[in-house]
Amino acid sequence: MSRSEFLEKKDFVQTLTKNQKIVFNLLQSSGEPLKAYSILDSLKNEGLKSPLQVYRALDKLVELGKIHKIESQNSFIVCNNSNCARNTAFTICNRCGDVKEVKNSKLFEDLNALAKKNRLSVTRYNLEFYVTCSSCKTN
Amino acid sequence: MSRSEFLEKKDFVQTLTKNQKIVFNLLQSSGEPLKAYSILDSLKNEGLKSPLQVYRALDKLVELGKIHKIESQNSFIVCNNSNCARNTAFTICNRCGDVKEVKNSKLFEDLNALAKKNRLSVTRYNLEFYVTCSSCKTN
DNA sequence: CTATATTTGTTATATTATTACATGTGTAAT
DNA sequence: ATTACACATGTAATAATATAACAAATATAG
Repeated sequence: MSRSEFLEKKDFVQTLTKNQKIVFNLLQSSGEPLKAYSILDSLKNEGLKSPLQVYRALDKLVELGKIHKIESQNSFIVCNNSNCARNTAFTICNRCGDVKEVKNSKLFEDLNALAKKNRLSVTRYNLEFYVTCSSCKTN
Repeated sequence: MSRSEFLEKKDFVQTLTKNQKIVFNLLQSSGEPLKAYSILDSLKNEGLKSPLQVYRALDKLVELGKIHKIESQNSFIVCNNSNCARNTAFTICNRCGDVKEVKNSKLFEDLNALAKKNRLSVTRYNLEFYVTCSSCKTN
């Protein structure tokens, strides 16, 4: 069984490679969206020297569903939603840029229903709500 | 009354500026998403010489809701949905890249309801469905 | 052990977008 | 008409984001 075959099995525990782990750990400890070149800067000490090393790790982590890309910000954030299947919904604050992953599973059910109702052969979707976050609303 | 005051009135007919018109016309006649630098290339003859001229026009057209940005593609497409209020929903084909704006107004109602139910102070949202388009499905 | 798949390293380059500053143009109020 | 202001345009330089191409190292299957 090749590694790629192995990875396609449902019940594996993903073994991240060295660079993937380094990048994932940073994103996880940060908890907020980070940009590729800021990740690169932060990881100069860990041996990451070129953008490509970061982008490769990011690509794979996205593919595995362990992180998500915030498309409108070109930033990346750890998945906070164990069973999202790479379907994503975020709130993004217009004022402070704060990003939160929406976890409400009913929302996902509803979105799946919407897709079905519209007869879309959907493999994945991404929903970005631009909001004024509660913290910015009170200030 | 200043131009900006004028533009804020509800019942105006927006007068696009020269560059805005040129860019909008290209997008409209194309009907599909175009990228900024491809727009620039196409419009060298019309006198557009620098990226900034294109980006400025694109920014304003987005602001006016006359075009939308496909965030995951860095491309721009004319709005095909008279009353979207800058809320957008697209299908994007994984295989051929074809983009269509979803017009189903029930979907928008549902999304607004979802936002409300989740108590989100939403100013705008963008939904991207990654699909296999019907044409690619049959081939 | 060896063939193959995968990951990593490195340089260069492509693509996307903005900053900064100068100039032009339309409109309103004087 | 003249001035003042807002807005639009022009231009050069540069920043920010992302990928191509190729070589070397490492892990895994048979």
